[in-house]
Amino acid sequence: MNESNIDPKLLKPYDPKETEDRIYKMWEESGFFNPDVCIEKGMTDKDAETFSMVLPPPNVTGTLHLGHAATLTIEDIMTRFARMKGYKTLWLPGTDHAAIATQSKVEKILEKEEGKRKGDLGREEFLKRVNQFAQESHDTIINQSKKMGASLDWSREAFTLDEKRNLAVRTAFKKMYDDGLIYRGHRIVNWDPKGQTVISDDEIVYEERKAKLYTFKYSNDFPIYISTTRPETKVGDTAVAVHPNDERYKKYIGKTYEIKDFCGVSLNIKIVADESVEKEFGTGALGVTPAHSQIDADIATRHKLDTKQVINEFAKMTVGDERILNKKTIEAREVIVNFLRENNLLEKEEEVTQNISTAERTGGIIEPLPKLQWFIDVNKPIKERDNKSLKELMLEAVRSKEVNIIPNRFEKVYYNWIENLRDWCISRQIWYGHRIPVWYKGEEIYCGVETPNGNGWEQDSDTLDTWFSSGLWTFSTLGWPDLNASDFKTYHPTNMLETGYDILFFWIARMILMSTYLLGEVPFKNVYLHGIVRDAQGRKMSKSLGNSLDPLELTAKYGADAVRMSLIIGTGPGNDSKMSEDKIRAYKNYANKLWNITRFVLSNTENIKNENFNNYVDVDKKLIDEIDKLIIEITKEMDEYKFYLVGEKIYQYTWARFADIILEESKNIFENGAEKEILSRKHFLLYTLEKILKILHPFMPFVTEELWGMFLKENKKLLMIEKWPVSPDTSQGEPV
RNA sequence: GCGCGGUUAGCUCAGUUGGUAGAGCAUUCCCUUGACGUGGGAAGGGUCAUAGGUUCGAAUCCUAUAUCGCGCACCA
Repeated sequence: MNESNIDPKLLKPYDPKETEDRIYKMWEESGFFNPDVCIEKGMTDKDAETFSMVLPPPNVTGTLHLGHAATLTIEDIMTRFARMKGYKTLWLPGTDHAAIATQSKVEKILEKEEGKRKGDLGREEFLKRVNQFAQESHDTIINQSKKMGASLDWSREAFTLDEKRNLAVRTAFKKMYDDGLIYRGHRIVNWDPKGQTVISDDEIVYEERKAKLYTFKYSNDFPIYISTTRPETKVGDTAVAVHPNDERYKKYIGKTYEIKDFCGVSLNIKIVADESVEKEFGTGALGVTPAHSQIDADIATRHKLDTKQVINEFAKMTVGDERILNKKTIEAREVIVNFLRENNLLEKEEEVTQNISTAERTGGIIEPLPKLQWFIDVNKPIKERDNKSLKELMLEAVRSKEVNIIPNRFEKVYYNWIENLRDWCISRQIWYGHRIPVWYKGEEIYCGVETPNGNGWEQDSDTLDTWFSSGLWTFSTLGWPDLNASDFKTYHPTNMLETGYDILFFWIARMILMSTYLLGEVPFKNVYLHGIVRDAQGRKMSKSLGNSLDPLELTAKYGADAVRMSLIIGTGPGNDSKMSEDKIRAYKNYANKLWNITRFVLSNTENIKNENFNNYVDVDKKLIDEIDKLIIEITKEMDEYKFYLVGEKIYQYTWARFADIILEESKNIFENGAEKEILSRKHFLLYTLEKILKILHPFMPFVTEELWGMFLKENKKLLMIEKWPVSPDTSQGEPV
């Protein structure tokens, strides 16, 4: 067989290592990741429909993991598909400063490598270090994203903490402040003693632990037993609450008891009746600690009780004598339990399991404390938005189907979250982040986009929750607050937001909040949620378990195309998936199979020009009909985001049908067939291989682009901007 | 407590509007001057968690149960 015109590379097995970086560079240099270039060079019609999507910005806390790789793959498939359909296609990259996560990471490194704390450096010097770390992480992340083949428009790259995004943040804050949606309030907040900052309700992670439930009374002449798992907080009690209908305690309601010595602290306990108390729980009586429990604070407000703070920001006691003063809460607990035992006040102790609140990023045990913080009011009616509250705006966006969530079972989860939503605490006592745009001078307070004029103004030292800036992401990246920015006008609302279901509340909900409030429109029309990538045993991948697979290692070993396929196939939206190297290996073999299929087809069709050919014999007509039908089916499934099905189907077709059956038959035809049959078959092979490469391109962009380059020498266009194939009898797209 | 998801071949999972089950890996046997051994051909292996129901027909729809996992709430 004469293979003289075949690219010599084809004679060896497919080598992703030699191929991928070269191909990516070619794509980048073509400029076609940027929709403006596609229009300029006539590849995309300037009036074409748009497809826009932002990449969920990875945290600049280190390196990418397989979850990121899955995100990049799914979104790249969407993007490449849209681009091939001729849409004005923008996939916009960026990174997230991830305030607490990044700061605590740098703090750890500083401690480990230099034995220093951030206070030793001071705010300015510490921030320098964080920025340096963030820059390094950023570079790693960008490099990794390119290795995955992501066709992101790097010319539009953004950072959640850069100048433009800071302007967006200040603008948004100022408007919310003026509308009375942002307020400063003294409330019980979630204090993280480890991270030394307040966190929002959503940043709490509950951990189930064994605890002791102690039943006791404050003193021998106190009439009621109460139960608690935290005896040390009881020095801050100012009341005991009972249910108003509880016959056992009715006679005590309204009375006040003075306890002179409760482990060195004097208490003044009023008995109050409150509907929120459950008669069946414990003794049916609840010791009220207004400073260290949200629920108790609510009861205290209803009954105008005193609030007495007894624990500080370091989780140490601030009252009592040497037995407990300045002791850690856990130590003080022992002391007080002993005190109860010694004074015969302890009736019983029982083992219970309880959920304890920990901080998502630092793991610190949350200490509820009363503090002055900034909040976003989610219930206040907004004039400009038909007197709807933020909660209502968020609900409406999804209820009305303006935002379509895939899979739609997450709508219920979303509604449930909103129903339980309380005001969002947005201030953080950390240094890395957007500084709150509020200044103080004596009693005066100023909130503005720009620094106030005049001397003596001091800016609030707190920074904003990282999700505040992330919430603006779909439009802060497109030029907002400049409403005339052409990107903003062209690409917002975005078409798709693809991310893991684990940040539905953190991010999706906050984007809907910000966008519906600030712009009066939804941030995106579709949300596609993917699951968590787990290891072969189904465990979450984590550094501590040492079971995380490094995407870079995997792509180096098997090729990015193989990694991409293995992340897509067998994974429906919203479902967790399991990853194993076996699976990746299978798709590495597939890339090579495709390589050899192309070699066979090209070496058998050397003098054939793939022009319009109409002399197909009946057998081949049927085969063409088959592949055309498959393409129609596949296109429909692509439009429905069923990539896992398409990937599997095209895999099955190329291997089990095209290679195993059709190519084998072709050998016979080429040897024994009539000239007409041979000619027909040769054209069919070219016709079909071309379609296969196109359909497979969003999934396996590298190997398909490489083969495309060898496929038709006279064809100078890159596969990435070829038109998606549709069968000749449909009206859309380019007839073949 | 409220809600959601899973349960299909040894393992990991597909199965689109209901039409008597599929893939990858693993296992067994055969094939080597073949486009490809990163391959080809063949085989074994499933009462689709259980019990009812709807239907001519159910892995698929409905009800209940079991079991595993997840989210939210509670957590004195």
